[in-house]
Amino acid sequence: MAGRSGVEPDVRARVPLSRQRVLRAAVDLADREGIDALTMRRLAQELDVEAMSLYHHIAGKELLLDGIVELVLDEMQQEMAEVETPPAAEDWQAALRKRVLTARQVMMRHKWAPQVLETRTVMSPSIIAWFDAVLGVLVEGGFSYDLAHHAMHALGSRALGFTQELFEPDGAEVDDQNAAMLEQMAEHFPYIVGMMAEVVHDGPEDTLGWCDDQTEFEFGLDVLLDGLERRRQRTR
Amino acid sequence: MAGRSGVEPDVRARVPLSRQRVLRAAVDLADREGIDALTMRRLAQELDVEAMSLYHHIAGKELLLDGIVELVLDEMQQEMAEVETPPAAEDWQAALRKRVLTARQVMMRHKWAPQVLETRTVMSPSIIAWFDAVLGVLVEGGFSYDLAHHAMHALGSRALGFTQELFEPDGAEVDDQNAAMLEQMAEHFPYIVGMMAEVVHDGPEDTLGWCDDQTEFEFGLDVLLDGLERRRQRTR
DNA sequence: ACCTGAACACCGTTCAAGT
DNA sequence: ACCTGAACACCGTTCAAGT
Repeated sequence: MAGRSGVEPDVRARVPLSRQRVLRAAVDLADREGIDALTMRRLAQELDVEAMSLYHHIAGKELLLDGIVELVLDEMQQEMAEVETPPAAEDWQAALRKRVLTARQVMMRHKWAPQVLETRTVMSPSIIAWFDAVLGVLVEGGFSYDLAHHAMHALGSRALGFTQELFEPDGAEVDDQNAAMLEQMAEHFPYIVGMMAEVVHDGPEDTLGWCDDQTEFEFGLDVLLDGLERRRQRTR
Repeated sequence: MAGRSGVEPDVRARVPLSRQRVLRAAVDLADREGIDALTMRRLAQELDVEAMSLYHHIAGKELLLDGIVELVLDEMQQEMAEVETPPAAEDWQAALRKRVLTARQVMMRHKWAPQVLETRTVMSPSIIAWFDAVLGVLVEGGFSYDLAHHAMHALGSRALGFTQELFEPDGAEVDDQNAAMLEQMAEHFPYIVGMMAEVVHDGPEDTLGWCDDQTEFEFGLDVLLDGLERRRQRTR
């Protein structure tokens, strides 16, 4: 009894380090405190270990980033395995839509992932596997390899469930203070001001985050899917 | 004569620092040696000055990055001013296509710009101006503000002339060495291997960079533009 | 085989001091 | 007003030493 509670911190410290344990801790840390908090030193601290110990399991920071991206992609694949999807040969648009929106769900749990993914230079097996699956949907859905190739490029990062969120709402509230500024803006930016005036007011609390990311993501995805379907039919 | 050549380094050093001069030097440095080379210390060195002197003209690293992005956007606007474009009311697709491809041309001169742009949190006047112009094309082209708003989201980073280049070719040559590996891959990634086999062989030297970025960018752009036009007509 | 401490060569930034 | 040198609190990583 005395021993039980007294040594608990030591017990935790005793769990041997491993590549898997380091990577899981890194993902957790990035999820909780953002990607900037993920430094070798901080991560070591999280694992009750010295920074240099990490290098026995992961060769460096870049390899660490490769590793956590791989973990996220594996999570996406696992999610796909647990979910009902229509066969691609029957309805490729529905199949791909489901796959992409599943990817997006996972990305939402790891907001840092897109940013890190962009900086990767090598293609891990996990990312190849994901692209292969997307490509599979297209090909089984009746795309030639040539058109499917173009389609992959057109989808771009959307195939992985994200796009550049340019001007993040980020608390861009349209309150009285910058309502005055807005009026000043109208002269130089008539269209943006016009749009804000017309689009914003559907529900008072929607004013803050007047762009619903999920809706907009799906809109863009559907424009692409529809456009690709038209091109597929044209080449038959 | 003796004075002329002897003091030239001093003359250069004498040019007073200014926000503009610092920003131009920063863009030059990033263009030449990549964004990682752009550190406060390195930039100061480039200007024959101590790192701390920069802080009298630019308040910090983040402000520096804001500044160089602004310079790139101004370059885009200037390029647009010098170029012939069809009036949006006549052919909005051609007008927007021209604008986006002009943006892309500028981005190609500053490869680091997309990466830096993504990390900006505040919206500078320059970026607002660009978005306002894009929005203007849509509205003058017959879009309702509501549909134009969705369209902006669908375009995403493409409105600024770039997209995530996922798996950069990066010298991914299909030589004999990884041709063997490819065969091994076929089992796990049948579609990608199938696509490579079928799409790659249009010209021997195209094998290296078998994705023509410009062509693919325009393909994706056109799928979006066509899809958006269809939705515009549907809501008339 | 695994972990550590000290050290190295970098960062961005603060602050007091120079002109 | 503008520039500087020293210093601070961080990085990632190397290396020799411990167990």
